[in-house]
Amino acid sequence: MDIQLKRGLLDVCVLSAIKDGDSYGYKIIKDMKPYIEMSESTLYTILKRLELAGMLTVRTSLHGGRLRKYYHITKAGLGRIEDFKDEWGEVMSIYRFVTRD
Amino acid sequence: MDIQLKRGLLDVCVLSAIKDGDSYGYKIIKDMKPYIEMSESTLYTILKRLELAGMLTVRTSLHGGRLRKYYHITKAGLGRIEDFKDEWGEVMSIYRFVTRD
DNA sequence: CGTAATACTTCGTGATATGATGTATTACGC
DNA sequence: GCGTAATACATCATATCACGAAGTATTACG
Repeated sequence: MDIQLKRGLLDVCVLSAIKDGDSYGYKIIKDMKPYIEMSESTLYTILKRLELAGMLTVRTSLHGGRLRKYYHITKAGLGRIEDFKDEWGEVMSIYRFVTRD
Repeated sequence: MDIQLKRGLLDVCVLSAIKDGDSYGYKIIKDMKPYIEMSESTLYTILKRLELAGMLTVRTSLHGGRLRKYYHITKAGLGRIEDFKDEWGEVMSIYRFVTRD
């Protein structure tokens, strides 16, 4: 899909992917694949950004000899999803403007 | 509204603002204001980009001593709006993923 | 033992929205 | 007639961001 359209969705998608339970990078990509695709470099950039913004916390743990970073959503992260919901009316109004006859 | 969310909408908004008749910069901003706001520098950047992409053509005319550039949508521009429509199903699917309970 | 899958990192690049600033003319209130 | 707002367009520097490329390591599997 259009890259510019993705920009507004990626952050909340990632937050949404961890909202029902902690997850890690590789799994997040797989879980989101049916809805939206993103490269690893993109995901890890976003995770870092969301962490800096206080929307998630990180916990590193060893899993079968491999390092794994588990991401946990914060109140601010959940709030970000709510803000997104609240803004959707505006988006739909724009959609109707663009696709009017 | 969120700046990243805007990014995917601005181009098609501008195209949509001229699809029912040629218009010019200042008027486009006013027409779009109820739906989405943008600065002049943003609009003129977008108009230039859309012209380069062949989605609109420009005609300069003098109007009351002031220069005006009228923008006219092309077939490619109309096609861009159609593509946007076609992509919307995907966007809604992402929206449902993000806002699921 | 080689190849794929898992897992995370870093870097450079290109796209792009925006504020600041500038230039000019017209319209309007006082 | 004079100042201020509105009209109209242009340019530049800046910050944000998605992505491909390339790298490092380990596990799983045929």
